[in-house]
Amino acid sequence: MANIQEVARKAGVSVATVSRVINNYSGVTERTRQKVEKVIEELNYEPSMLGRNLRTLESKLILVLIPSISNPFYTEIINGIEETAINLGYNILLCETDSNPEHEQRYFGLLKKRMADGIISMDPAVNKAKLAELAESYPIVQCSEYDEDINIPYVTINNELAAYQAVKHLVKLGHEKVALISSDERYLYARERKCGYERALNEFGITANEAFIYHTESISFEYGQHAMRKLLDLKDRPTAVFALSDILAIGALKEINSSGLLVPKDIALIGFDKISFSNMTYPALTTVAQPMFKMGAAATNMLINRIKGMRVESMVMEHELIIREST
Amino acid sequence: MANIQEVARKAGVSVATVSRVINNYSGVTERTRQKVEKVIEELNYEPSMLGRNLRTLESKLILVLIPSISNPFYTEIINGIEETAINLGYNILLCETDSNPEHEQRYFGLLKKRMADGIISMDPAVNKAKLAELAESYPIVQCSEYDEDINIPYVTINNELAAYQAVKHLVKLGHEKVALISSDERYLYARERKCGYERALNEFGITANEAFIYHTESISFEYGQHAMRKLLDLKDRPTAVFALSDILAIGALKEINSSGLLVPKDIALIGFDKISFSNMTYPALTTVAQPMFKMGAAATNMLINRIKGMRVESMVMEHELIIREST
DNA sequence: TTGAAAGCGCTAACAT
DNA sequence: ATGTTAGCGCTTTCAA
Repeated sequence: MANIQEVARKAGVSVATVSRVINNYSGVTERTRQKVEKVIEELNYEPSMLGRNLRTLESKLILVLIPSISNPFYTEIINGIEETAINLGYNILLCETDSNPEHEQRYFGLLKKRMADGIISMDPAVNKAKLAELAESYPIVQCSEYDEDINIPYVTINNELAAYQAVKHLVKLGHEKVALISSDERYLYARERKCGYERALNEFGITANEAFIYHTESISFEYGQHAMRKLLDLKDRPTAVFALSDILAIGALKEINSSGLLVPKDIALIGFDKISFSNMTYPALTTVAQPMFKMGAAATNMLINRIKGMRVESMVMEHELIIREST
Repeated sequence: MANIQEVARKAGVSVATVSRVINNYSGVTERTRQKVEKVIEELNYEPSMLGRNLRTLESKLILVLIPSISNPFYTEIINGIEETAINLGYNILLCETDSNPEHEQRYFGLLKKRMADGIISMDPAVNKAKLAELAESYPIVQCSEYDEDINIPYVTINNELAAYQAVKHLVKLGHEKVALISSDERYLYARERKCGYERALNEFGITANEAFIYHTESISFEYGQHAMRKLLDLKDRPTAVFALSDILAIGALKEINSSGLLVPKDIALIGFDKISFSNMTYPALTTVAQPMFKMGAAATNMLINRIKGMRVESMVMEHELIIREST
């Protein structure tokens, strides 16, 4: 494993010149450059990031905090983050918090130990206070899930409007008995989407029926099934359901099918997120698409700008209602 | 951001002693240790991985090569890798190759540039020749997908036996017309599973019908749909289908449902992998479970042992047929 | 038990 | 246009 010294010696130049060549700096004659490049080739020299990183005091690594890697909601965002990061010379460290404060703490430690240059947080359960404190010393941006109260830039969509449009779509289809399968209202997106749901109903003079609003304890599939079971057990059951996420909607769908009812004939169903599986169900889910890839890309650009010391502005991106077979 | 020098000065000791304390070395008096720890606390000192990594010539990072992060097949393996890596003081860099040689090349470069200490390859489309060459200089292990011809340790399951058992299950249920939805036979697992399929049929005196074997071009959902369409269009159509992966099976399931047929009444269906979504379909898929988490953990232990210079042995782990609603 | 000092591989300020 | 040199923050050898 050759190092910069050996290259310099063998090429008959100084290490500074070799450094200039490998970093493509100007001010090296073509002749010298070629001489150095030839030796680099011969020795199979690869510059060590370890030396460079210590010298420049950066790791070229970005932490991406997500609750769980198995949640397909994050995959497209991660793709957006990754592509952008790579283009800008960074790599990403995917950090699963499992909504566990200890794991979170461990990843924060990685930042303090200079193992990473910044954080993109997508974890709705993150400790906002700790994140805010950390943000005073380190570059951090929030993506998708965010908290307005803490002073950390974010990229998100208008959840209230998206939910409003989804429910309006159901109402326009003739549904008056529209249920909501919501998750924990500790999360901002849940509160916002519920507002949109209520606004749509109010606008059409429909009184929101409390029995039609179900809060799940967790966002996993089984809880969608369970919620739907409860809604189907009502003497006066809903004719349409808006689920806060595709995963919950897919759980609901399975429960509806198991009851021998048909979607959308007996019950219309809308999800949220447009995860890839929302297209694989029978019938395919109507859902709300977030511009995942772009959101990830934007968050990454923001973070890297912060790393470089620039100020950045939060942004709200456009969503889209995707009407498919389930409504 | 305090460094080790400041801590040493403020504590009135040498940097060597501070280093001993932060690394929990013996041979430091309790009095000295406490003095140093007090100063570390006061200065909020966090040792820099950058300095340590250069000094020890390691990055404490492991590359995990997967074709795509959106394939749920990998999530549990990754969890196993991650947990084990963290326990041993490593972090993982998830690398999506998209089966693109350029991306692959880029990740190999990360290893050469000392940005990572080793590779766990799970990419069936990886360039085996390049991987083998790299393995001569760097620690590498293969997980799940492997190539016996190159001298790189691997952890896998007995794919032939698993497929044999799955198909045998179908035959015992009375099915004689069992179709196979296979993927590209360039991949070892596809060839092995096909062997198992044929062995099971042969054992029961059933002649494999060439028309019942369909090779998809890609492993995504839509190709499962398409394959099933072709199988349904046969004048003499199969009564059972063994798909090489759950994703293909889920595509097949959607196509069967769309045709107004019922699973398992009209057609029985088996997948492979036990991805989380295989339980969310209606009906839930019968499938073959690989011990994903354990495989990831084992691969990681093997890799880290290699990094430490030890020799390691390949291993074959146990699978399990999970009988659910679709058969 | 503790300290002094070298050095990991690189970049960049400064000198020529 | 090129070279000399200091030093990023740490670990580790050797000496005391």
